[in-house]
Amino acid sequence: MTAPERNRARRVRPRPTMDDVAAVAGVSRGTVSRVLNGGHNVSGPALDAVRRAIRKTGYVVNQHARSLVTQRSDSVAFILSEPQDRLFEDPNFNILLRGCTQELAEHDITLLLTIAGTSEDRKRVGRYVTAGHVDGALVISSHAGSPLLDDLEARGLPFVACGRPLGRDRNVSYVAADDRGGARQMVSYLRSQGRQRIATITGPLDTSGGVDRLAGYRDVLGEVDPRLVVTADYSHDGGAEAMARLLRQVPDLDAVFVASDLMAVGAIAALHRAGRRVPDDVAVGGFDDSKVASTSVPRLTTIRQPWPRLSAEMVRLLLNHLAGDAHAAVILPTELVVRDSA
Amino acid sequence: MTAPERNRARRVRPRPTMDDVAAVAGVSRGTVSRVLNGGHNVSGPALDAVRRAIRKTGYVVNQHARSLVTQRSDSVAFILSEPQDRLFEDPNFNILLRGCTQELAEHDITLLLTIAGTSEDRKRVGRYVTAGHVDGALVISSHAGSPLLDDLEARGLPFVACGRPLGRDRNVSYVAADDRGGARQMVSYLRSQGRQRIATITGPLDTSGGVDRLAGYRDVLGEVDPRLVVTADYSHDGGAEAMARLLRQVPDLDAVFVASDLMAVGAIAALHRAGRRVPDDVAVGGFDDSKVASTSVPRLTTIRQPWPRLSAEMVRLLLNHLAGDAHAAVILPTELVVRDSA
DNA sequence: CTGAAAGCGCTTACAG
DNA sequence: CTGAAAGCGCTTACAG
Repeated sequence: MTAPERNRARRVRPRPTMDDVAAVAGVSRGTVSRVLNGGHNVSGPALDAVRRAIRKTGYVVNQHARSLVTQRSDSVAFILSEPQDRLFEDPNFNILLRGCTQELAEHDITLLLTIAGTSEDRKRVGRYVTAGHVDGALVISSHAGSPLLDDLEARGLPFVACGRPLGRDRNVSYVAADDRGGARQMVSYLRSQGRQRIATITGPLDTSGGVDRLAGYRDVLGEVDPRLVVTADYSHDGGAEAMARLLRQVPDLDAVFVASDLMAVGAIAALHRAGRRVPDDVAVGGFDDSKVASTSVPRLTTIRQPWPRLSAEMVRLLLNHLAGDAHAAVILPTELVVRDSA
Repeated sequence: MTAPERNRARRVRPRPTMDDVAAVAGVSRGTVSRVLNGGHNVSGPALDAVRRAIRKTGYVVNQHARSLVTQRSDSVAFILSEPQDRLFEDPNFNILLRGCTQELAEHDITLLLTIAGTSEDRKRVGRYVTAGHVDGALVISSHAGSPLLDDLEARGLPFVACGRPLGRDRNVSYVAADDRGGARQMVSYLRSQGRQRIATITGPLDTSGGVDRLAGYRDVLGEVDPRLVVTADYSHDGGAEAMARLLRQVPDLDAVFVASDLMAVGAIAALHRAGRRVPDDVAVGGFDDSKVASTSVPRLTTIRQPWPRLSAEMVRLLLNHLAGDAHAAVILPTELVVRDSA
């Protein structure tokens, strides 16, 4: 099927090209191109004529042709290398995504969201991003040992990770909140409130949020009774189950530092079911300051992650990367937000 | 900055081209291309040599160059023309997105998720999809009068909408569940259970889910006391507020048909706060059969939307469209799922 | 300020 | 089965 035939088949009117615009404007193709790319070195009358011709013909640049010569696509992939459910359960991704989109739009760069939950997805996405579709990538992948990062590195595609990529933080650009410092803030606060027996529900230990927040907990409390430490999966139900286990293992606990707000809400539900009052009997401290933190009952005392700054820094780092800069890491400070749960 | 300079700046090793592969394999560029595109009309030895050369050089096709000649991009946009929050609150999008991705992957087509919540976003996305980046679009936009659909139509970009596009269902392809029939099923069921005073919480009346489900309610009950009908915004809190209003307006209601599960859960919360038992005092029927329907307390009696079939049909319609077929609409049947809330 | 021309990396009739 | 060649729609030195 030839291109004209296909156009007919699809009932697509043939798109005007730069030559069409040039003909209408009575100038050469080069002049049209110059107008399109900033209008430098173009006389006033020529500029007007070309602009009019563009409007008249309804011309839109063919991005493929442009990219072929510029070797750029002016778009960036936002790769979510997590099971898809996670995306929809976690409001933090939402904020991050929105921030990155806006930040990039200001540089006229389009953000493409690609979801790579399964390993098959990851292969497909790996092929896609290295086929020249995008200039770089923002990668959200908290789990260690993701082969996707290897792929991107092997292909030489510039990218920035969100969160410290475990085991490769020396040769990969990333932006992260100060997980360890934030955990220290929270646990110190709990202790300053007179809590004696402080447990913790950690995130998965193959994520930086899991290990770093646990490290902060230990910075304050030292080596604790191992029954005080339980690991969960960042989900609401996971937090509830972990809390139930803690109550069995350490019935006399009077505080718990939970490594995410979503898990903290689950933990509170489990405490209620067990007849414990929050914060009277057990103080609960979360992490993230996500939306649920202020709508839950009681409202969560938590550690605020600097979401707007995180996305802004990710984009800044990526743009620098595209311009040739070397790897860099940015750690942003967190903030203690005291509400009702502790 | 020239391409080689840029490569140096970005520390990107120059990508091998088809000519590199051809040289290594000792064949012409045309033969390499034939291997890449199915391997027809290529001798066994040539096939082997080319495949080896591809592996050795690490060649990946330059999609821009290919698209320039084929006039196809082999990718499709999934446009979410809703406020972004909605996406993350509504698990149905999740299922739809996953279904479409998988369905398209089987045809070697990449799905790009683009979010167009604000009108500025919509302009940007409109430009993007009509610049040749994608061959077509799947559009999720429940609200009437979205200028995005106009844009796509004006540009002649093939697309399929999810849900009946109000006011333009004659000239736009779409796939929808039988909203009206489903609502009839639920309301008939409530009545068959002996309920006398059945209220409804509708979705926004500029969405097909809003008007069609209300129409189904009226099909069964006829013209009702207007105080029995309240409109909300598909959100949890919106459902709770609407329920509170219904209780004020019609204290003696004994059932309510809610146009989405998320709102139904909010309505149940409001009923609890008002001291009404579900379903003893008030029966609650939802719509969607989304995830919350089976985890809420009590579990929701609801209308199941055929999510997997919805995505499959959307993709099928779009592929047909790309092949030149005319507009088409597909309405899929729903199913009553009886649980505990009614 | 402007145009003619080369070239980006592919696919695809065409001739053999 | 294979190669040489045209052409997809742009950008960008280059010469004027």
